[in-house]
Amino acid sequence: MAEAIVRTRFAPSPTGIMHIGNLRSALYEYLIARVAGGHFILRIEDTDRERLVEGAVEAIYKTLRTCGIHHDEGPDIGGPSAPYVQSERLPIYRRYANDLVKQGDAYPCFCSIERLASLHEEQSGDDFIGYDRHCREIDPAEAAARIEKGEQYVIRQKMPLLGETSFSDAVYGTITVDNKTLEDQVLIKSDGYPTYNFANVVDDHLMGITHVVRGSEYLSSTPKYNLLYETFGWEIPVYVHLPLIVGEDGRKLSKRHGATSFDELIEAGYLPEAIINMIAFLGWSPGNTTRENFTLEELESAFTISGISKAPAVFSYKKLDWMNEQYIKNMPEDTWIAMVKEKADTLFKDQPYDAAMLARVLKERTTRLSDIPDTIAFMVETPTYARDLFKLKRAKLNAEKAADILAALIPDMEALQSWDEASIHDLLEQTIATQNRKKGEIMGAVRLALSGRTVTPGGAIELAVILGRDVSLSHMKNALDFLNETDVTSE
RNA sequence: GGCCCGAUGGUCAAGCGGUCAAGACACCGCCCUUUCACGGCGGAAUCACGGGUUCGAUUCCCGUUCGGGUCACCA
Repeated sequence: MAEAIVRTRFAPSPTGIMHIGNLRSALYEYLIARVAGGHFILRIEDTDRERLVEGAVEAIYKTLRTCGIHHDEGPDIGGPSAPYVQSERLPIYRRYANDLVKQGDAYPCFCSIERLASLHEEQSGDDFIGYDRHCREIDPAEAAARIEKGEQYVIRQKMPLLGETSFSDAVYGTITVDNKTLEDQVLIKSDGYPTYNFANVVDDHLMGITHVVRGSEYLSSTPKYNLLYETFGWEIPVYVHLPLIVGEDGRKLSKRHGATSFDELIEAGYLPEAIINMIAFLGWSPGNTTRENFTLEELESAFTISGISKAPAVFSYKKLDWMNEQYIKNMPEDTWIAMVKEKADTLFKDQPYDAAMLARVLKERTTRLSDIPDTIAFMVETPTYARDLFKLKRAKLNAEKAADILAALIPDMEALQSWDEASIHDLLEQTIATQNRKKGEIMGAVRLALSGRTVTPGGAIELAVILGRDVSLSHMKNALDFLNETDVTSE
């Protein structure tokens, strides 16, 4: 028999933000399908009506789209297993639940929330075995009558009391548990909606999901799902449980660790490509190479289930920084210039500037997009100076020399035919030769005059080009005035 | 607490009975250099512990410890 085509699904609940862990699940699910030439399905699990968040589904679409994780079937594009929204599939779950009740593998439970709550209190920690199966042996006829009368009820799965259940996971291997540790979990809630525990199994089967990929927090409830597959007589999928993503302190990644959602990461100035690359390597490695920079497209052929590790992975923002820098450095010129302009335009306003040169100097020095405004803020300010600013030890520059250099240089620069990199470069090199100066002296004096800063993105020539002739000359004159006005002899 | 899972430098990790235990991030030096970066070179740093199995264990088995997950009419 030929291998069935691989089908995976991303099944988020629309409860708000796209957490990094969710995104990684989506990514792995997508990759496992793509690598095998299979299909990736998007399914919305909105069975918890109290946690629904307005606009959450749109946010999910948007995130997947900007990451390049495209689904083959889903609520927005349809497909052979439609509908792909669980709230639109209620009759289906009901039918299967009823089947289970009929075969004696599930039963209606009339216990009140209050009773269940007191149950939990009594079983103070020690040997809590969950629901006490109070309604398990109610006579079916009686149960039917009570339902008929309109009594509230849920449907619970009847777990085997003896024996053990084991299943095989592609990452964690064979896992076996005693059936007596399994609770008679709720399949259908009293509001008629299915629980995740039931809906995921029914849908995964009906939608032909071959690889169930999800976080390892589902590992301990998987035996119960497995039992469901068995009682239905359905083929058991390949389980692929993913190690957790944790914060620096080893605990489940949460708010206090920093940005934890895709949106927050974007907001913080990271590129979608870098984020994807980063999370791809959180809990997975290619094994046969030491390469770490993979685009989504490359991952689509390189990804392997066997490369997934079992141990939880700490999310490192430092590594993300580095990853982001890599993507910025490798970005096509035009794309990068556009991104820089987006940040710079609002800052420069009417002041002209050379965006191409600005982008060039920023390319090797930008970690996060959001850092750009701060690093270039000085470019739209009129520099203020201090004599000490012009003291450069290595270049043997001091305020006095700087004054001489600027005084000699300004007329030449004013006379410059064309204000471009090559011309300015040539002029400065000439000056170095003519005045018999060190390169660092000339370059330093100019750079300091132009910026008023000891640290600048780009050197003298780049700054001059970015700022343009008028602003550059104006700053240099200001600097010269300052140097002349302050007391030289006191030095 | 019961059950389940995990454990290689600070972090991500390769390894899958015999290695001087890869690589990357971060860190520390040095070099390059018109500043800062970038880049290059080098450095420090790891098999949690105790028993087995074996000629030989990071690797296989069992404990211990530590960490995590899970015990809902949430997913």
